[in-house]
Amino acid sequence: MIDVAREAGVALRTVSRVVNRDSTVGAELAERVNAAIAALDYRPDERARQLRLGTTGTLGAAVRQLSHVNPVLRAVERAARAADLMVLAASTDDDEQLERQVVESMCRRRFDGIILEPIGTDHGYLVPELAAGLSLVAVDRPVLGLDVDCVISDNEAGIRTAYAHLAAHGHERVVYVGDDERIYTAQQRATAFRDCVAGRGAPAEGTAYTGPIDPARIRAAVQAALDGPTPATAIITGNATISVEVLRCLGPDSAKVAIVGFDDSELATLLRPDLTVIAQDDAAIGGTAIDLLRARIADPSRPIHRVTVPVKLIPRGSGETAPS
Amino acid sequence: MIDVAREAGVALRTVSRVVNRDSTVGAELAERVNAAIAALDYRPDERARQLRLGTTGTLGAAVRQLSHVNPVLRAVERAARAADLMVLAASTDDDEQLERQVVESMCRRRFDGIILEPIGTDHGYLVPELAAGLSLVAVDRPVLGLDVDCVISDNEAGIRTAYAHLAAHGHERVVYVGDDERIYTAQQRATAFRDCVAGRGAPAEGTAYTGPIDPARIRAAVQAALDGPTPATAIITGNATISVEVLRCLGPDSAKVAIVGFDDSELATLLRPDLTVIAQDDAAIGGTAIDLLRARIADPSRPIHRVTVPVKLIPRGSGETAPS
DNA sequence: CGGTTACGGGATAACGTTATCCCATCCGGC
DNA sequence: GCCGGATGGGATAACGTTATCCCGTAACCG
Repeated sequence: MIDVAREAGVALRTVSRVVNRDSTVGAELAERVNAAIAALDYRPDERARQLRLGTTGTLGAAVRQLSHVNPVLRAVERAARAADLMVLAASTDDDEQLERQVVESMCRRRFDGIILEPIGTDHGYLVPELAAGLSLVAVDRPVLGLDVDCVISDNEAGIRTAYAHLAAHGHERVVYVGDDERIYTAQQRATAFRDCVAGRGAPAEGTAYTGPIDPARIRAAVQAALDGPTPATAIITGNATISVEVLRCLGPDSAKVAIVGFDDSELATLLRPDLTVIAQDDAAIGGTAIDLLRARIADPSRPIHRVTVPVKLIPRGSGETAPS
Repeated sequence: MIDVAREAGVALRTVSRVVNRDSTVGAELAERVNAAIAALDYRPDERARQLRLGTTGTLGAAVRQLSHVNPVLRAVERAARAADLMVLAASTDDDEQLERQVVESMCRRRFDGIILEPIGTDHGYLVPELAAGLSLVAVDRPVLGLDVDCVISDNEAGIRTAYAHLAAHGHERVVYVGDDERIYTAQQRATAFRDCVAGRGAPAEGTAYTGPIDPARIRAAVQAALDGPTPATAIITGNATISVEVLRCLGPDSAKVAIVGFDDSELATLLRPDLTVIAQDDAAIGGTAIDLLRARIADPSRPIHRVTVPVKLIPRGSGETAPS
């Protein structure tokens, strides 16, 4: 920077003014400085700038898997871009320890705020960070035990809607195939499903098949549901991956059972019949996540907001067949 | 840090020693310092550290879409983690200008290196960055016109293998449905396909349908290929998205035409028959990308390496049917 | 002609680290 | 009694920015 100032024959101060587009600098002088910058291949060091300024203009996104389809992350990026913030993302890989490493690393880098898809149940490591002024918004799941802004889908309403939809089409015996209930959303959805069944006066036990996403387990669950004395006529799945696995093991029989899948996905319209889904409002989730985060950065002492985003049933055929 | 030193009753220098796990510090003293760190909620500022050290321990990944399935990015993260490097990723959203913004932003942050999936043809903005010492590795496509390390799949061999595979199963009239040829990989694959057709002595024109990923265009291409006087009996697709679109518009007819898709994907085994694909070796691509990047960081003056990674045909049924 | 505004220079202090160059112990061993 | 290797203190200079405080010069306005 000193070299640039010398090259342009101006003061160091003026170079800084030009780089920061200060209005109190004349056009021709700015041009001279820019020429010097180009001539010397000067490129400002953001680290020093951030150190001096205190702020980074950067949001961190710690998500389960960067390289998987994640419409919420996409919406987050879009919203952040509109607010002229850079978002840098890293994967937590569904690993609690890795999540901690990633988040702490972002904290040391003094990111202005972090968007987190929390995993696991113990987020004690966040306490000192939050006390030190970390702005954090949880997405998809809350941070259990901690008062943190969060935005999650209305999982319960989604399951209720799906169940009512199937009931309205005459299905009496519906089963739920879902993810491991140690995962918050999976637990929410499974519980909501059991409540639906119990609400109709039917015994809830044995109707919700939950556990890890393992093809063999899911195949066993589907077979158990369909091969009993009173076989199920409809299935609600717990998320997009489960939907795929269920459809995979149903194969050509998939037309014989009604299916409503949680989470919309590209392949929902690839099948025959197309998959009826409970779709989350990804754009709303991502957008409000950024809104909440910016608001918290602006006013760290504001009250905690927990936003629930409605979901929507999209009928495409697989959920509108009558029981066979 | 000064406060921590005072609290622990040690010198500033010693706090730095403890934070950096310097071996010349006693165990009980380190414990005292750590207690002070905990008591005061001290957390080191990575920006200052990086400023002083010069290095960031961070790799940037500028990819087309963070939130889409990207096995290469996944492999990159894995390999970087093994090397104790943090990788922070951002989307370029298939937008040349956005790519530039993202990359320049990472440069200003002095990331140790950048992994880039380049878009477009004009990467002149990289020249001064490279001159200033940027370590860069291009993935999936080369940076045209610039001498930059890169690692790409053997697109040509992939297409040749697919074509030979179909020919071996008796297919004489094969068409290619691919992406916009302004995209490097799309151009490579389309050209390789035309060469295959010409190599058999058949007229190449009209056998390669390329253009943007637009359902209407793809539908038109498929219909044109199948409805002519000498209808095609086999289709090679240009990438995973195209495969989905082609299968979508073939619908139940998909069993009547042989298909080999470029890129493996989860849904390849969801269909009947399962999709035969040309699979890229994502782990190898990601791994060598990190290797190349680390080597370049270590020795910026080393010669440029351009690595081609072999692809593999995975027969699953859709590509092994005889012409009808 | 005095006063205000616009534009820019100059010097220096931060921001929070680490590194360097010493010095001061203490302790065991020859 | 002296040497040498651990272990730690103290002071200070960086790293590359921006901000502050003040001083110039012009030009412009009434």
